[in-house]
Amino acid sequence: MGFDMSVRVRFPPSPTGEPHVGNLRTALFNWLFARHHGGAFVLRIEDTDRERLVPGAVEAIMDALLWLGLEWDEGPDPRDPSRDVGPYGPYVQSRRLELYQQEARRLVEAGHAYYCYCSPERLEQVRREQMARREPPRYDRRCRDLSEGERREMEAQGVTPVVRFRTPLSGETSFHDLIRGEIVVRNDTLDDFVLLKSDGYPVYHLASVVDDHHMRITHVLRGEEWIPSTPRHVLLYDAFGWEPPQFAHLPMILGPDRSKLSKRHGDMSVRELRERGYLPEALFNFLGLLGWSLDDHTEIIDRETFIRHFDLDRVSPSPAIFNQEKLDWMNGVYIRSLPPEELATRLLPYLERSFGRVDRGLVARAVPLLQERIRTLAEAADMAGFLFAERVEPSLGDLLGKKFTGTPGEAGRALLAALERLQGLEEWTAQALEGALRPLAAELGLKTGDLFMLLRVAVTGRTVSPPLFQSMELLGRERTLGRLEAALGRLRAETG
RNA sequence: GGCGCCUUCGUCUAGUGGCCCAGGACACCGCCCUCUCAAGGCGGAGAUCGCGGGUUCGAAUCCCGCAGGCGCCA
Repeated sequence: MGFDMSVRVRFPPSPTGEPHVGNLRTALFNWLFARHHGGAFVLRIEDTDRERLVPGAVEAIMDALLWLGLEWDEGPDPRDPSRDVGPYGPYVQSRRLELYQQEARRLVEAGHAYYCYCSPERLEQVRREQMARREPPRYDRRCRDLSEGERREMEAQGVTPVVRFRTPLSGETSFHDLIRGEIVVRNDTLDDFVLLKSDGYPVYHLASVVDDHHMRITHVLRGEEWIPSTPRHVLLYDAFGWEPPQFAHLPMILGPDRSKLSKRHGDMSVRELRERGYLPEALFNFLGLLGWSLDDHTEIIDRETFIRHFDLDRVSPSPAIFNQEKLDWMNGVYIRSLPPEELATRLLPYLERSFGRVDRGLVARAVPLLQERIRTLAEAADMAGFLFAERVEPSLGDLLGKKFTGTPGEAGRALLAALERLQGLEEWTAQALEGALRPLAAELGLKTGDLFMLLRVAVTGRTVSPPLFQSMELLGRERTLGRLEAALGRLRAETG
C-alpha cells in the first residue's frame, strides 16, 4: 500500500438535535470501514445552517458515538468540543468560513461560478411561473452572464450577491458508486445551485466538498438520499481541479411503512434507545447487520469480527426496515451473555430510576432470576419490581384468577393454610419453601399450579414472575409473610 | 412534475448460470421441559425470487421493457 493510499472517512452530522439510528448506522459503517482498512475516522460538525442549530446537540452526538464505542481519530476534542484533535482542523464548519469564501472566490475568478443578485422575491416569482407552466422549478440563470457594468450597478444599489455554480449546460456527469456501480446524470437536469449565501455562509455542497478535499477524505460513505447531489459534487471537484473521493451510498433505514425513518415511527434517538435499556454492544451488532451481512447464517457478531470482515462488497443496495422485534431479541441474547456481576451493575441505574436507592446486594442476588427473562434492562423494573417496592397491590381478579378456580372463601382458606405452614418453617430457602408448599396443594385438594399462582400473585402482585420459591427466598421471610397476610385481608374484606 | 435509486418468506438477509421447485435469523404456530413467564430443545407454516419478454441445454442470478415503492429538487 502506497504512502498516500490510507483510507480516510468522515462522519459529518449537523448539530440539529438528537442523533437517531439512521445517523448512527452511517457513523458505524464509516467507523468499521476505517478500522477494517486501518484508516482514519474523522468527525466533522456541519453547523452552517444557523437556523436549525440546537444547543447541546454536538455533545449529544459525541455522547452517542462514544456510547457505541465509535471513537474518532480526528475531530472535536471529546473533553472540550471547542478544541480540535487532528492535523486538518478546525473540524467545525462555522470556524472555516473564510476557507469557503476563499474557495468560492477562486471559482468565480476561474469562471466556474458567478455572482447572482436576484432577490428572493424574484426567485419565488420565477418558481411560481415555472410551476404554472409545469416545468421543473429551477433558477433561470438570469445573472449567469451579467456584464461588468451590470454587476457594478447592482453592487452600487447595495445588493449583496450570492455565489452560484456555473453548471455546464450540456453533457453528462457520472461517478462510480462502490455499492451501486455507475450513476449517470445529464447536466441539463441540474441547475446553477448556490455555493455561498449572501451572508457569507456556504451551502452544504460547497462546504462538504471543500472540507472533504482539505481533510484528505478518500471515501465518502453516506446515505443514499445524497445520490442526487453527488453529480453536483463531482462537478465541483472538477471545477476546483481536485481528485474526487470514492463514493458509496448506503441503503436507507425505513420505518414500518417503508418511508424514510422519522420520529413519527420507529426512529428512536440514541438517548431513547439507551433509556429503554438496550446494550450498546447489542445495538452495534444490530445496526451492523442493517445493510451488511457476514455470511448466510451468522447473526451474533462481536466488534473484532465486524472489523475483521466489514467491507463494502457485502453492503446491500436496497433499503432496510428497522425491525425492533429483532433488536429486542438480540438485546436479550447479549443480556444473557453478560457475566452476572456485570449485569447487576448495568441494571442498577434502571432500578434506581424506578425505586430510588436499591440494595446492590439484592440486585446481584436477583440477577440469576432476571437474566434469562428480560430483553431490555428497563424490563427488570417490572420483572423484579416486587423485590424493591414497599408493597404490592394485586388485583382481586388476579388473586382469584382464571387459573384459580375457587371462590374468595376457598382462596382465603388456601392462603391461610400456606401462611400457617410458612410461619413454622425453620429454614427460609427456596428448597425448604417448595418442600413445605408442594405437599400442601395435595392436602388442600388443589392443583399445585393453582396454589402456586395464588401465592405468586399475593407475593409479587403479578401473574408473571420469576420462579415462586426463589422469589420468596429473595424477598425474605418477613416481607413474604406480610404480603400473604395483606392478600388474605383483601380476600376477607371481599367475603365480608 | 423532473431526475435518481431500489425490488428474494411479514421483517433482516444468503444467493453473482446447474449444489436452489431458494438457505439462515426475528416474529408466528405446535410439541417437549415446567409453579407462571422466560430461556432451551424439537418440529411446522411462510418467497410462483415485482411483472413481461428474451439469451441459454439450464436463470433468483445475464439482457431489454414495464410496473410499484422510495428518495432528491421546489
